[in-house]
Amino acid sequence: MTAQDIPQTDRTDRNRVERYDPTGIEPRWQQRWDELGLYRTDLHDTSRRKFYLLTMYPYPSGDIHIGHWYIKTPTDAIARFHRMHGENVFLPIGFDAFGLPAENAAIKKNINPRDWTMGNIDNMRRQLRMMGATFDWDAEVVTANPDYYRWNQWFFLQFLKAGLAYRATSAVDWCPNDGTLAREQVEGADRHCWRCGAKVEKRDLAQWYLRVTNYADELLDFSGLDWPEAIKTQQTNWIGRSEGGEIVFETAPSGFHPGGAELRVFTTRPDTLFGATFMVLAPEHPLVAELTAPDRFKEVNAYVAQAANRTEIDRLSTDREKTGVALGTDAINPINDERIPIFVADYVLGGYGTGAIMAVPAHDERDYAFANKYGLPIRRVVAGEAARDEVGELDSAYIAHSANDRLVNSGPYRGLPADEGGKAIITALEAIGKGKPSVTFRLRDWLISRQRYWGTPIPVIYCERDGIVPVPDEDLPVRLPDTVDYRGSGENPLNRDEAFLSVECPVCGGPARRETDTMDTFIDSSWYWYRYLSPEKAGAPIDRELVESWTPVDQYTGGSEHAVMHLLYAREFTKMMRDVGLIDQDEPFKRLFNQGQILGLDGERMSKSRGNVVDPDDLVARYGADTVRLFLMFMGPWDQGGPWSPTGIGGVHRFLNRLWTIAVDPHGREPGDPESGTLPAGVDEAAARLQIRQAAHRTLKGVTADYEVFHFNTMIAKLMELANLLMRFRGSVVAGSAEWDEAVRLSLLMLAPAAPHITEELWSRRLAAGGKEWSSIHTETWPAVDESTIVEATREVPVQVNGKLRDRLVVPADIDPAALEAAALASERIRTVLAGRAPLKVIRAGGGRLVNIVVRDEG
RNA sequence: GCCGAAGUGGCGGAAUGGCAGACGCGGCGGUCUCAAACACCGCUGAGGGCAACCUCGUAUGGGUUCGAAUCCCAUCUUCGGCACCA
Repeated sequence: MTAQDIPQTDRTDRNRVERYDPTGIEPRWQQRWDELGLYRTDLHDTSRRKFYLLTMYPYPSGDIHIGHWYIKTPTDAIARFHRMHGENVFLPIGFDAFGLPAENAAIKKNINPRDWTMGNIDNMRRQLRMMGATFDWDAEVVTANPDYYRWNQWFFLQFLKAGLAYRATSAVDWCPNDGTLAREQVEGADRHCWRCGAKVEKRDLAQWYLRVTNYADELLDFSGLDWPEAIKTQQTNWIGRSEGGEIVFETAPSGFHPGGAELRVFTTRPDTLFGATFMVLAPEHPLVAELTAPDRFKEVNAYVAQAANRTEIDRLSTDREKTGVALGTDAINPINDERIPIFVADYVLGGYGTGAIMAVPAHDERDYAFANKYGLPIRRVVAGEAARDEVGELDSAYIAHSANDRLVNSGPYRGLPADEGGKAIITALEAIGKGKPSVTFRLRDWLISRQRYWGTPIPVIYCERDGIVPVPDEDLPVRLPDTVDYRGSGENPLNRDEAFLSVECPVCGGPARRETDTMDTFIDSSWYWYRYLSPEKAGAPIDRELVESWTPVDQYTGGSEHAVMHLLYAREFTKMMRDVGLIDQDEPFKRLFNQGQILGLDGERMSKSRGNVVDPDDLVARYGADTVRLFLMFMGPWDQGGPWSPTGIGGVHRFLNRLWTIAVDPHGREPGDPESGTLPAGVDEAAARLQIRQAAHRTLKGVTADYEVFHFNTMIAKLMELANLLMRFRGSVVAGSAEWDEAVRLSLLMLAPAAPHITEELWSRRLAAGGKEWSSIHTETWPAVDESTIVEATREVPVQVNGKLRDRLVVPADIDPAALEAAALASERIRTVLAGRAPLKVIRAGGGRLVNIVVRDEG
């Protein structure tokens, strides 16, 4: 058929056909899905394979912004894809409803934090529904509700009983807004609060901790977890396991002290023990006062006091000058009985290792700097091959460690390889009770007390007679009082709420006071995915049977900013729940995916204060939710994120328009295209039909693979290619053929997870046109690839000479190697390039996918 | 400083040992329209040539290979994490 054959009257008036109007379609289908309860998961259905898909629940700050869409809509596509594979998918949603912003708003606007939070949640529910996402709202969890937070309290009491929760007084990190902070929640060299950015101070306070360091070794084991390497590395570094030895030094007797006090040090380099020329205690070390000579008391006290205040002032830089003060007491090196002076210096940290070090200035940069400043001896004790015999005692340089170093200046250990020598030294010390192999971690116990109102009250009572008394289980929950009196200050209003504070001691019945600190809100997010499975369970935190059948979570999606906070706490909490007998699993999330972050137009993190937040409502109003969803998936790889730029959204919208046109108006002509309605030159009807069928199935194969690995951008690109091909054939003899129809059907099914509304609309029209009863496209089964159609009769083979592309041959698909080689050498173009040179070698790569002819290069 | 990720057209990106730049944006040209919008069609890495084509080209320098954006070594840059951890 040619252009002349088509009567001009057939030319379509574009306005005759109904156009794609997402604003009309989308709310209608959302309502329909809701009414049908399409996404309510029957948790007790064991006939199908379960798939627990979890996405990080949002903090109800008030608005869903484009960043939320970037996490949630591809997650929804994953859920729909799995449903189409017959799995019983559970995709719950909830709100991380406790936290400081609610209190700030309350103080500023004089509204109750609960009212503020619940109002925001209402708005966010509405916005989340606009995505057309398949959340199971029946399972919703709101952590600020007493039926949730009472279980935080109950867990705490279980942990207390098991010795996993404890109270201790020490110097803690304290944020003027958030109250005390866990170690992970202090960020940067300037030590600011993770949430509000305020500078963190040190305070001596009695606080509640969870003993997560019990799990340090276990947390390093990621076997069986499909997590991004970057997160595993970050957690591993955070946990910071160091292997070495503990060595006991004793103090030498002096005029004011009998000596014999034990000073334990941790070192990763026991091989350098002979190079220890002094010793350093942290300012917080308990023996500082005892070991200070009377004539040095004043100076040492001043230094310790100044160190305590220093934290917020100038701990800014790692290259800050080292300072310290001598105590006036010596320690005795257990390996050679040498006397070395003891210093106090703030470059040694109280909370790490034993809070004391042996200083080896020749082999440690910090010790070297300190020794240099105070004129202390420097003795080199390990050396490489060349330097070994020339090493003097007082070599003044710091020498980095290298693999084949050997010990020098080390008495009987001289000549041993460093690693071996270190082990030998520890063994020798162990024999005399002065040392042992030892492992130290950087990880600290989790400080969970916060001096805030809007959180879970810690269920403890302080009685003058009975001390710390846990609230009895039957008195849970300890409710937050609803009326809050801030008096314009940021101070915890619970501190002056007599009705809350004053309580009878559960033991003696006498007057007692309640704990007014509340829990870190990261407690809330440490078990919410278990609660999703048991939302109505009143008598227990979790439905154990459902938890065992549905968890661990199959796939977790969310940002990587919580690498060493939420994602680490969740693992720790799971292990604690296991150890008090609540669950029977070691890890919460089998597979983790971190999507990238969408930045503002200015390349900065989106935030209200920067004024660079992109509001999806406007985009949805203009293009529809499907376009916004697709555009976010099409922008680039999901794990990459990047600055927001709306310039490409029109292209995605045009694609949906084309799909609409192909589906509702296959026979229409494009008046703007003179070739419209004709087949391309050299393509007959049979070839066109075959081409369509092959393209559809090849696309299906690629799209299926892309969904499986979350490559949504290339998935959409492939569907665009297919749509472009169909568009080329629109109005021609093959439009509306069986092959065309199959290609449209497959396109809709393939796109259904990503763009659920337009595909549902077009699907329902197909069913109606075929006189069939309506059923949702989202209950369809994912189509199967017909491999036989993908096999082509001929294929194109690139031919290279010396690795440079010189020709492309079209050959029968099943051509044998010899014939392919002959065909390549026979090519006119190749013969010209060869110019008579004989091939040295002919390489047929990838089963004949490519031919490379190797010849001697001329010149 | 240490740890991790990444550098490809004007832009977002594709290709992870075999045809670099799929798909999309932007740009240029065109069709449709009274016109505009919408839509559709074609071209679009750089340089050379009337052309068929040729040369160069994936941060930089080297290497491995018949063949490298892809693997190895070194360097530079950007982004993320850590912050004196003995």
